[in-house]
Amino acid sequence: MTSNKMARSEETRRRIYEVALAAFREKGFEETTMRAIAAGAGVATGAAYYYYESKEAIVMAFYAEAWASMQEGLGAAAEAGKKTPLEARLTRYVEVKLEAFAPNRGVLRALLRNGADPASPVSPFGRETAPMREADMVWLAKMVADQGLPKDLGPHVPAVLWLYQMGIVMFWLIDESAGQERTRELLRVSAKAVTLLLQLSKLPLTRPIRRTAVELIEIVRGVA
Amino acid sequence: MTSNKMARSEETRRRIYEVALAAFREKGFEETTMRAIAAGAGVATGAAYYYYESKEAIVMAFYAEAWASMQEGLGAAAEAGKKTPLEARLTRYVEVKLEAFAPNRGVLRALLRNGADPASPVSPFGRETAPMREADMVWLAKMVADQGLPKDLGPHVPAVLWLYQMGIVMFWLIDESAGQERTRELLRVSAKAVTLLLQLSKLPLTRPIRRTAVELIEIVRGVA
DNA sequence: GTCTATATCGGGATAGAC
DNA sequence: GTCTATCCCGATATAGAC
Repeated sequence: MTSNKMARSEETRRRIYEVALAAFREKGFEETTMRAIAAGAGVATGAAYYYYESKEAIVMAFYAEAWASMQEGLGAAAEAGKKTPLEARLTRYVEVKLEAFAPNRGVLRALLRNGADPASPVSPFGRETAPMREADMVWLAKMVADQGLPKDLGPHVPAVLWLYQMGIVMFWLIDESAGQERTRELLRVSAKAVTLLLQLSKLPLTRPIRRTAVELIEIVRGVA
Repeated sequence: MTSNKMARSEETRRRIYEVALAAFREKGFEETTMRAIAAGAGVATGAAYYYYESKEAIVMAFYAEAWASMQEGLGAAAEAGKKTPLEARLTRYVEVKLEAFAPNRGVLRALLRNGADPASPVSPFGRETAPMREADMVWLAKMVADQGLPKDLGPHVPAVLWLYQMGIVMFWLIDESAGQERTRELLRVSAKAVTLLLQLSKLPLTRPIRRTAVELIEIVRGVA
């Protein structure tokens, strides 16, 4: 009985979710009303709010689901054989993310509105998304584990790479070029630049500038 | 008479403006209602809309005022005598901004929420704020005009510096350290790093990496 | 030109009955 | 767990006072 009830409840939740995503895709986030979502799912407005405390929470649910679905791909990218260069692994990592998000790119744009405010629960920098962020960084740490990075910079690299990939994703969200062609270009060039900088950071010659970079990173991370 | 009327009209406009800013500071932008603003200013809701066609318009008025108040200081910082090192000029430029914003840091924090979305009128990256952004870049262009920067990088430097100073301002907004001490630290170290990188970019040795940097900049700027 | 008062609309969100 | 009824908000519109 309990499982029956739960199953029916989950089914209602799912129906609301599917209707909402379809509507977001078709008419956009702003233009889709909770009334229309509820009506489309065959429930009252209040019922929709029973399952999702806000319209943005539905988008957040999609974000979490997409994130879960991409873990396998992220792991494969991060832990690709040692013969795969870091640049290729990093590029693949970001591609996996974009591919998982792609069907609902327009939907995710709704999250941009609160994207910069760490106080917002739905911000990629916010409290609610912390577990996903940390899991991301575990993959990224594995990705660079074999790179022999300097002791001072090494511990910060996963966080820096996380910020890097988040930057690419945000760029992709606002990228209006056909098929987001510019984002591919940006990913190609920037992945090369990032891996080059990481290699350069290992040279004794670059130690002074590396120390400045580490200092900057530590100031910035101290706030977050 | 006309001046009398205008004076009274301006006084009402001003009262609405002040009440709105105080409310934004205290309760945030979203949570402040036009009804409350009007009531606080002792006018009917319609009167508030008579002076400001939307809640965002009040924010735009605030931007315009803050922007105007800092122009003199920005110009002085940017065009300081040639004996003033670039690092000092850049630092001073950002300090002028922070000092001008300081009394309304709370207001800007309330707006940070919408800051990341270029589609939002109140976003520093949006269409509505373009004139101010471009004026900023004119100052920054003057600041580096005498630096003999490479031909390929030079034209992009004002935009890069604009993004840099915007980053510092945003960091300052979310900086909870006492007196925003961390921001001062960040400004000190980052201004040194930025100017160092600009000097390095003039060395023939750095040409290959500079070309990659220019390529990245051009991809990113192409979207905006 | 500067407002007041009031009505209206659509949309997000909530309270409380069932 | 679900629905009905309701609230509040931003925004617009209107009629008219001063």
